[in-house]
Amino acid sequence: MASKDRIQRVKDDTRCNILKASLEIVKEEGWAALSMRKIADKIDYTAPIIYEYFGNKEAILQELTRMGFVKLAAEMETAKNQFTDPAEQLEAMWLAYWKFAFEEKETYQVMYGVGVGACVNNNPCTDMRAPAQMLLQKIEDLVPEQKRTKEYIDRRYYTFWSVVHGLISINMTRQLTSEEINKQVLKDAIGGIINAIKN
Amino acid sequence: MASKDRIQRVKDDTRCNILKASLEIVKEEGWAALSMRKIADKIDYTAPIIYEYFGNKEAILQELTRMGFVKLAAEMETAKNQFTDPAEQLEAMWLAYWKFAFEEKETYQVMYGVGVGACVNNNPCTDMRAPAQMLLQKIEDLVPEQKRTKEYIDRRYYTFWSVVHGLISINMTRQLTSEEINKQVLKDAIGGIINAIKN
DNA sequence: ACCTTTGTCTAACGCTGTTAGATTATTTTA
DNA sequence: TAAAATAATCTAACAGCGTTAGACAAAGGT
Repeated sequence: MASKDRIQRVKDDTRCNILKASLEIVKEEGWAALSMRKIADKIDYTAPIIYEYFGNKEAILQELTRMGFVKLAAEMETAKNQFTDPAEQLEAMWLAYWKFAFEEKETYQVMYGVGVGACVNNNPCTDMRAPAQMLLQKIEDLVPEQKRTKEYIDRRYYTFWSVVHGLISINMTRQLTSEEINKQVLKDAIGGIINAIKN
Repeated sequence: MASKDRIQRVKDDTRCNILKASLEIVKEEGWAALSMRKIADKIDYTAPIIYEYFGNKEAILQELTRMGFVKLAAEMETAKNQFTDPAEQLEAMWLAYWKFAFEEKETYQVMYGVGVGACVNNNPCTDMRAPAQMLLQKIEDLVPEQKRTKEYIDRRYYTFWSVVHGLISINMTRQLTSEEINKQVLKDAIGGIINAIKN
């Protein structure tokens, strides 16, 4: 029966609609306002239906998180591919990370638990590791051979990540800070660390 | 009537007990588990009593946040006073900041909204600015006179803050990262930035 | 002793996530 | 096509949440 396929397609569709509706609500009213009943309203169902597609509310957040990491990895990939010089590639990847954080603000928030009481990354699947993996790889390309140990690369990665994520989360929770200072700090930090790595 | 004083003292006492009970609950079960009824249970009252002391739940978080900033500032002050060299003082202050973040983990979380859906800093009172003020002052002492503009100092401050806060919040939301790498990244970053400032 | 003020509690409202059971619609079988 | 089985969806409810209104009791002042 081909109808099985059609039914499955409809099911996938509402599953997707649940995720889409959730993200819409969050973008309009913030994470605190997201509720099962509101999601159900938006897809013209009642709340219990959602449990046919997701075990609980946390599972929805988890899936949005996973999708966020996939999208982030993709955007970092295309940013990387616009350059050939490894240093330029690394910088482009971090700038893409920065851009993603503000263009997909709510997604970034749940991915890294900034200003939202969730951050369900206790079971970090492969998708969630992809961005880190890409950055670690490119850093490895940049460090001189004699220093190329796992610990050294890790240390460099965490330094990058800390300053970028720190700046992002400071911007998200406090509204101050001029756009000017942000870009300056970001460029300075990325440039500085890349220089430190190469030597 | 001296009884007025006694009554006021008792009132202050339960106000303090509410805050203390809240922090206990949060330290035992996390921010998500904090509820008005649970607080009331712990101080042997019913929930509505709390509203005699705090306008709402958010006001409790706000007060805990304020107290956190006061304590942080105090610990940074004593750390600073153990040195005379400005560079050493600045480093000591950041290390005190780091220490505070993990010794008072839950307080830090609500102060900066890491992994908790609150972060009520839309009305930043004087107490909340104290730590930043101290750091900005010490950075100003360190930058050469010809560069001593507000923007430059701000930029340096945000660079510091980003890397330290970023490393802290990464540690709080993900459990990975060895203690070793943390200390290394922290020391590297602080030392590096201080050097950059002095020249 | 009365009246007023203050402290405290009970009961309720509307919201939340989640589950069980009934109900309707669809598909399969006879 | 009629009956039986399965799937889809809903209603109602539970326990918990923040918060408020109103009742009740204790204390104070007169």
